[in-house]
Amino acid sequence: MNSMYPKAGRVILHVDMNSFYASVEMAYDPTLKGKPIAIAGNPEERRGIIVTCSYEARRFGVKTTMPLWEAKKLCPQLIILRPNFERYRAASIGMFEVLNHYSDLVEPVSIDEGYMDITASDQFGTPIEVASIIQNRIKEQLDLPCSIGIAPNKFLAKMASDMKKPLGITILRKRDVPSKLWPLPVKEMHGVGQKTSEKLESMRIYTIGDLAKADTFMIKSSLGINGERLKDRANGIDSRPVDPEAAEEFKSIGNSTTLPRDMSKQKELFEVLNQLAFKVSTRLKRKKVYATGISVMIRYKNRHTITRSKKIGFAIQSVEEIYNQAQHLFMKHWSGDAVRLLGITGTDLVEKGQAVKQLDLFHYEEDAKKEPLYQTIESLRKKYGQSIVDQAASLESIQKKKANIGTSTSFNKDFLQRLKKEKE
DNA sequence: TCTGGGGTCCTAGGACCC
DNA sequence: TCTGGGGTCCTAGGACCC
Repeated sequence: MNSMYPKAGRVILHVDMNSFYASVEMAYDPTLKGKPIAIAGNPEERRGIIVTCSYEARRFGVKTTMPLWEAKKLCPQLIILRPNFERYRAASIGMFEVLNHYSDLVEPVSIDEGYMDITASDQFGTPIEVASIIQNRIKEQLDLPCSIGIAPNKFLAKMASDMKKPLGITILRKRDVPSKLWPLPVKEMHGVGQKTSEKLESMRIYTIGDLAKADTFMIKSSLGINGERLKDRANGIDSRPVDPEAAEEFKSIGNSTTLPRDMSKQKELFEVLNQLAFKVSTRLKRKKVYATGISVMIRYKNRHTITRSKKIGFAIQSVEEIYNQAQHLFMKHWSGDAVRLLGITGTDLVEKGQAVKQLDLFHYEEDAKKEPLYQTIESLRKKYGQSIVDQAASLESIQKKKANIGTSTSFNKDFLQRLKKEKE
């Protein structure tokens, strides 16, 4: 590639594993190959659903999210397996190792799919050659099938990888958009679900092409900013970069469970909350993060679901802390009706270093409350509200200001103004 | 005896501040 | 004694995806 002539556009791959969990099970036990198999959560419980199934099972009409009993009715010989997440994680790591060999710009989207920017990977061949090498290596080394989309941006690459399954490679150039993309039903667009497609259909927009040509004002007034984005995508426009760090930080960590039976006894529900708190706490610890917010989900017998959340103001991680916060929220909002599902999510996660600062800042230990800094912050909070405390939310900055001013409790308005200015 | 569990992002309204 | 507009934070919930 002559550097005098920069490339006109990017080359993006979307690599999508085909019926991933089922394929991993088949790679693990080849006697399953060619048979209708399905992975189901809690197969022995009546509320199990199909998580993934093999192409052989799909021929019987078995589909993802279908209740287990329905799948069995459609396909009595269906082989049902429990999920083995360690296997799937191992296979996923193997797959991303292959991808990382061909570009530094690999963005994992989920356990079984990722984007790659291979604009600068031409030493490995043309884009289609690179895709083909990757597909073959994943097949040979891991015995797993994948489909790959090649396009100038993420959206088109994603749509392309969906077009040929299993083991497909599809190129979707900008100039192919009218012939290959526009005829598809608008519901097939990534980002358009049930509700959005209903709204679009009420505006007589049925295909991706209809959306591409629709009136921007009409779309925007009905769907907001998301509508504009969707219209752009329908026209093949998407400038999002491939960001290798995008998936690295979790924004929340939660666990939920559909109870084996509906429950309305407080004691039993507390027991479930405690188990959930344990799971969330374990995962927070494993990721070395703390939650500064907590959210509780309650689904009642009639499936009506509420989530209630709050900011805590300090960072928590232990089972006891999570449980206490969750139990408090639960009791504040539980109607007393029979409960079908309970969930706890830790939100607004912070890293260990940050968390320590927060602990210091908000004085998690009781005796620290006597310290001048704490009293300073409390008086700020009382006088000026939480937001001013947030704006000064770094121990160093507060201490620096303290040193400058020389006294701990007499923050005045000028100081607050300066704090705000520096923040900007 | 219908419909799981893990997430992300966006919106909208109220509180509060300037 | 009447009134605005911008901005942020917080909470609840909706929509979507795998």
